[in-house]
Amino acid sequence: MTTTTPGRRERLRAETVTEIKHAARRLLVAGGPAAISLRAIARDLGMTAPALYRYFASLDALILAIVTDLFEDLRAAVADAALAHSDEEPLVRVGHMARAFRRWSLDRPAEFALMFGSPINDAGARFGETFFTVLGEHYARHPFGGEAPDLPDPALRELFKPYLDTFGDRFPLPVIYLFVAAWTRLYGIVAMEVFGHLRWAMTDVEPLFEVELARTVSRLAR
Amino acid sequence: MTTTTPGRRERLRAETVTEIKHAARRLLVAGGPAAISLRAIARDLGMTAPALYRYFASLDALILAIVTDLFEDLRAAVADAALAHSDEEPLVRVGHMARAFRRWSLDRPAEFALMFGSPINDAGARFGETFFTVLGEHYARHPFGGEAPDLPDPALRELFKPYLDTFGDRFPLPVIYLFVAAWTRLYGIVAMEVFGHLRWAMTDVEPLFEVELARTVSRLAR
DNA sequence: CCATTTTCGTGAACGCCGTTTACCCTCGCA
DNA sequence: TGCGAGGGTAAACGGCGTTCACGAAAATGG
Repeated sequence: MTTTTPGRRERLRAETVTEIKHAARRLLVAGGPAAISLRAIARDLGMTAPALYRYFASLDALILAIVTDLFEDLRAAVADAALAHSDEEPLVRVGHMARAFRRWSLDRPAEFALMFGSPINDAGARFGETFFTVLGEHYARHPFGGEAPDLPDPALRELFKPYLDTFGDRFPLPVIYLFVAAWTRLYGIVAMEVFGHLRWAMTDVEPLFEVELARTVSRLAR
Repeated sequence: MTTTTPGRRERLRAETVTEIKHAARRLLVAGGPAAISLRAIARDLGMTAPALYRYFASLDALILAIVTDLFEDLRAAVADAALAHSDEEPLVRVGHMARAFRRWSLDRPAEFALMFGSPINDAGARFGETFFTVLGEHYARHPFGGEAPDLPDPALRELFKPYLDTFGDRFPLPVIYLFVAAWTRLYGIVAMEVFGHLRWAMTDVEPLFEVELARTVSRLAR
């Protein structure tokens, strides 16, 4: 006497989809991005590989879905860090968000490699949104008084056209510039640490990270 | 009447090795890191796949060899940039080297992804050596007078143990710190540009790169 | 100069992989 | 109650890395 709620079929389908994704993430963690295979997932779920095509159009489509989920995970982790310090100054909160980004990435090197190690995703924008929200609070309290980089305003407007088209001009252009610059620094140090590209030089990247973070955040405060 | 010079066999063998590598690089450029396959290489060379095992122990060994070659290519490109401006101030030359790194990487996105997009190589050290040489000239003329980051000297010495073990203490520890920090910034902005992770924000990364480079180099000058 | 050993290649095979196709069973619904 | 759609299977194709047995050809040395 199964309850014939409208959408029971859809519920089972959604459960199978998440099971597939979970199996894929297990494979990802265990063996890196290249270890994700439809046949291995099917084995995990007690199915055959062609059955997965009822849920995803191809392996690439599945991986794209996983990358999207991972960006949402990361965004949530960073947003949680902001929420956990909601009584602090906005720029202090940004620091905690950056640390959350680093921690999340170090704990998930395989996922990080899948997300950032190759040219796929456009989900980076949605991720930046999280930082923009907190930065907005700072500039609402302390209007931007710094100086622009050595670029005239029209050139900057042309330069940031993709950003302006998506987010509008919520911030002064120099602020966007500073944010992107800060984001590249944060990415650089975290990616090099996650990929082990600094092990030839240092044992622990955290002190470097903290000093650079402090410098970068203070630059945002101008 | 083939000249039986000692090492004729070795010469043919070396030629085959470079042919294999060249075919692999063609596949890499055409289809990315995942497109490198022994069977495709063998087809290109008019051989069968098992024959390649006379030259490389496995596909991974071949890829490792290619990565090593690529780092040497990159190192040479950067060293050339330094040589082409040998009459300039050392820190100006470092700027040209950084631009050469960016240009080389943007022109070879597939190679860049293979080298830096996943945790393999230890060749980064040899690559950093190139920068150290030019930096050494600067600090020979202008002894370091800046301030250390907020870390006591013993802690820094412990932190940079891997570097010290390989390169010795040619530079004051704060200089090493500044170099690694500069390297993470350079890597961050170039990697994000190569991987397209900034396209959601800006059309052209070069202005950002130039401003950040100027700031980073001036920091090295303290 | 001939015999021997080393080197370099092939072809077949194994077990992976993504993907397509034809088919079948079993729900959910009219 | 009948039926159509959804969700599964088995078989097959081509591609992959890798191993193995085997043969030809070239270098070696007595």
